[in-house]
Amino acid sequence: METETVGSEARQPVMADVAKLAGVSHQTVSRVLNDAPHVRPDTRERVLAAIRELDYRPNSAARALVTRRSQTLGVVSFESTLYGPASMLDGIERAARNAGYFVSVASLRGLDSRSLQEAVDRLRDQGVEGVVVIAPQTSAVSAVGKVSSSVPLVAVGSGTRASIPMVSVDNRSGAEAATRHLLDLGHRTVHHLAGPPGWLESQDRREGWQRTLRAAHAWVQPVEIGDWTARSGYEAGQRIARLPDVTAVFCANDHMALGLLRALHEAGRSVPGDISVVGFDDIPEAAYFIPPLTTVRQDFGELGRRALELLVAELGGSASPVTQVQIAPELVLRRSAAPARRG
Amino acid sequence: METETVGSEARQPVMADVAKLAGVSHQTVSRVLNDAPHVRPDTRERVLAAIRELDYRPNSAARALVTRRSQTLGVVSFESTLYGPASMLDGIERAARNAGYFVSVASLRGLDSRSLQEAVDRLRDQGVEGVVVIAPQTSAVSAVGKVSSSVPLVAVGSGTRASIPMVSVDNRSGAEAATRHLLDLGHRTVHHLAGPPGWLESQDRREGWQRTLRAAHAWVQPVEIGDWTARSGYEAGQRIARLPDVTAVFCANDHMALGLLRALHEAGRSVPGDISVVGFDDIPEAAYFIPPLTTVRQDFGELGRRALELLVAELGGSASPVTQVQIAPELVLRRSAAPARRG
DNA sequence: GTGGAAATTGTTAGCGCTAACAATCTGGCC
DNA sequence: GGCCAGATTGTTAGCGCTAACAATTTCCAC
Repeated sequence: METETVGSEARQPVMADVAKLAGVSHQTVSRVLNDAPHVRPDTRERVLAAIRELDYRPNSAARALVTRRSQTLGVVSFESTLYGPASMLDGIERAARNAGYFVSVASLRGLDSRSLQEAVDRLRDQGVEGVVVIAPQTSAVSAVGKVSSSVPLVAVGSGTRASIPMVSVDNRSGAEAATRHLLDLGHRTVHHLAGPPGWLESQDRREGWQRTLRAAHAWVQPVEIGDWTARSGYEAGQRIARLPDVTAVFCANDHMALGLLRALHEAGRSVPGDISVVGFDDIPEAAYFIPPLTTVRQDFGELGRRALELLVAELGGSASPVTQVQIAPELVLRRSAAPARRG
Repeated sequence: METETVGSEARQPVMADVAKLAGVSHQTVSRVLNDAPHVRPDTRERVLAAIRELDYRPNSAARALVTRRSQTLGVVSFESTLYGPASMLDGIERAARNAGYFVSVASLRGLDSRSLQEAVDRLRDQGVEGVVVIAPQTSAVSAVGKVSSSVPLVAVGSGTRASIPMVSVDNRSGAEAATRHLLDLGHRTVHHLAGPPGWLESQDRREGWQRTLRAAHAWVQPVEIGDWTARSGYEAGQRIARLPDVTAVFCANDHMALGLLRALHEAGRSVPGDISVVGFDDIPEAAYFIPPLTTVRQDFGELGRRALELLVAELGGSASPVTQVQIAPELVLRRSAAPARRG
């Protein structure tokens, strides 16, 4: 046991300790650790045994100092308590580990570009080799473009049209699928409960909805606007319930749809009997709303994974200057959307 | 601008570059950076100017190497896409930043103690100074006790009775409040939809429920068991709906309550008319369930914050060997629980 | 057996920073 | 003016590791 811990208190063993115990030079220890060639099997064994005996662990700071690589990636996130961002973070972390990286997080204080710069700087100060920004707001995205990037940046979950590599769900086609589904069910037109202005998701989903209505020569109703929360969905729902001829609503996310469902319920409008509702996201609870919510599924974990792959590829040098990855979402049919009643 | 970047490509400036530009020694630069005393104001100004001009940023690896402090804390999380864990992580990150630390995350692969050890080791390898474990499972907690801890560990969100410092919600008293509320409303007894075995939360909430019933001399019904998901709540709800004399159910979390509500709805049992329901957690959506859910609120962000404070205190040397912090949850009254009908 | 290439190991020099100590400068006092 | 304490600055030595090169050994073909 206490081979080395002689007089005073035990100090963390360093490479030299391992070398001495194994009877080799510290460089040989380093070779074993880094799987360098030209180490005789029995030497390797001896070194490994010494490592085990001392419970030696390499000092990452020393290694980072000399290799100039921290093996760490940064993630900037905002509203990371929401299901989407949390899932992306999770996906990123798993992918990073598989790629041999650690991940460090920095949450945004606010949505201005100063906060973003601050968060990115924090991560840079820590020595991260690259950064993934989970920031779906247009403001954030434009800020990302401005950020001083001595390290590669990748954005995830936002819409398109950024100046940096980005992985996102194809919000437009998702919204189109939702809207078309409702039209196909015989609804004359579809109302829209949009997300807050300034978010790419809001814009893209709204555009997809609008485009589909236009293509079908359906009437484009004025949109209601929420802020992604169930509360705002509820309030919008109260307004919508007062409109006489609404038969179908496409909500920009599931949380707002939840609030909407309750407002309609309270107003005595049955779903899907009187009004069909479709959401967006497919959060795990959506299948247990009353009624179960037809919605557009996006795989947040996959998004995170893909973003990380993109970043790692960029670090590896195989960098196309700007890469946009779009992931197609999928319409999930449940019971909240049904054929329109025969007028 | 390019004071130094002569021939080839620009290299990250180091302390010596700043020193040369400011006409001082690198040590003086270091003093300015670390707010050491005995630096003449004008010297400081000159150094600061040089730093700005070169956009110099200290190399954290070099600093960590010599100070033996990485300024980084680790967080181990499991199921970090759930609202609770995600909120705790968020709270931890914010508190860490305020305390001057970076945070690095490692998610658990599985729930066995090997995974936990693996995650903690990963963080240690990265040089973290301390670790917060978000792991509410008993298995994880017992594993935490076994983990080789060359760095301080703190657990958060779990129940009590661990061998390491821990911050948690007082699940028992929360469950007691919920159960007593239902009894006070005139229900003869309260059924319980418990969380999965092996989680401290499950056990503690169940105990709180049981104890309250006993104290009130109410009949203790056999529990239903779920796995925290809405799906399991739905399934349990179908079973409960078939029991003739159920008038009140206390669910171990809100997601299961959501599933339960739907099952009851489909079975034609009105809530709270026929059956009162109380949840646990107060997720943001709970207020928009049908009907709005009476539940026990726990402040996850606060939990994370407190855990981090505990860890930082320990790092600062003010360590009581084992510290248990309990945070009292709060009963939030909404419409899903109502007075029992007069028999 | 012997030369030489390949395999194996060791030695030396930093990476960029802070701690410890040495050197110099400043001001106030007699 | 000279002297000393304190303020201010500089010099030196690593932190623990890897890269580059040097030294030594091994293994074969001849």
